[in-house]
Amino acid sequence: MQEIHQQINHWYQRNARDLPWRRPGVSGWAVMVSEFMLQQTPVVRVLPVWEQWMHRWPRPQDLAAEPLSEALKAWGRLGYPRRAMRLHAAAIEITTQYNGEVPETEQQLRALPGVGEYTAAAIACFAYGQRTVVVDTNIRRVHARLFGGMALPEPNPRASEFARAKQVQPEEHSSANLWNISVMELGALICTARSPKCDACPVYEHCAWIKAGQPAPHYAPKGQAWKGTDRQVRGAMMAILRAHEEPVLRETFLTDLALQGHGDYIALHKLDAPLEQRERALAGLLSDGLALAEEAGIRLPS
DNA sequence: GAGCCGTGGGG
DNA sequence: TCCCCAAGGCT
Repeated sequence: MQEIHQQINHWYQRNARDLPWRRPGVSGWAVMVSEFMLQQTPVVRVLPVWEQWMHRWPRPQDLAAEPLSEALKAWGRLGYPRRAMRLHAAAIEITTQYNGEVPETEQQLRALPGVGEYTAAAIACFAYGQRTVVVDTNIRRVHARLFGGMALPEPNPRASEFARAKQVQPEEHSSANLWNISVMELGALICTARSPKCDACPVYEHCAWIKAGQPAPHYAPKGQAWKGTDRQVRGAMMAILRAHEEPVLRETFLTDLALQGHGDYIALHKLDAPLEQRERALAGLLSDGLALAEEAGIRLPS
């Protein structure tokens, strides 16, 4: 196991990407912002938004002083705008409860909105050098192959994966700390979900999946419906709202939505009917989707 | 615990 | 073209 530790950690030191949130001296806030943006969004799309975000709001209190609408608009097209809402709310908590300093313990981090098991462990490790057990989708996949002999991990994380992740960590503190980011990077660059670059893998000789003859995945991906769903229309709604500095008039909103090809949806759900006449399902859609804008002060006139 | 929450690029 | 996938979190 020590040989695997050394090979992967050494590989990282020679092949890691030069990402701005990894540079020496970056703040806990800088790391935290990157972790929020990287939740289900690829690095290349996060990079420019992160740069602008950190330039505009270099400290939690800078973001906390702004209305939510500014955070949502600055979030742009990263997707899952709820993350921007949670980051804004977290910035307020950090400002009021922690005097503007991103907390360092996993327990404190875990209590912040938008911070789950992974993000708490990642911030504590990457920003504060703590020895934590980081388990993300990359690490899960590397472990599943290297130690489990499987093509892919289970669709949903299991408790046994956290136990194994802790088990396979190096003993020594700094090595364990480096191990987290090294395995993650290996999964992102070499041990990828599709077409892994096994010929460039530093631990090819140790890989249980290779030894097993690279068996195929034992399950088929589910896939999420998109076309024709409320979710698709909600995305269109947010795009319209982001594009306006001021609250959007109902007529403008409906016209823009129709121009984006959702005229049938407007008719089907009576979006152009008075608020009181809307069906309960529509009210649910609006409260779910437009809550983002409502709370931000960019709203439809009632 | 399964399903939902946006968006765009690569295979 | 279509569909999988991306440093998850929340209910």
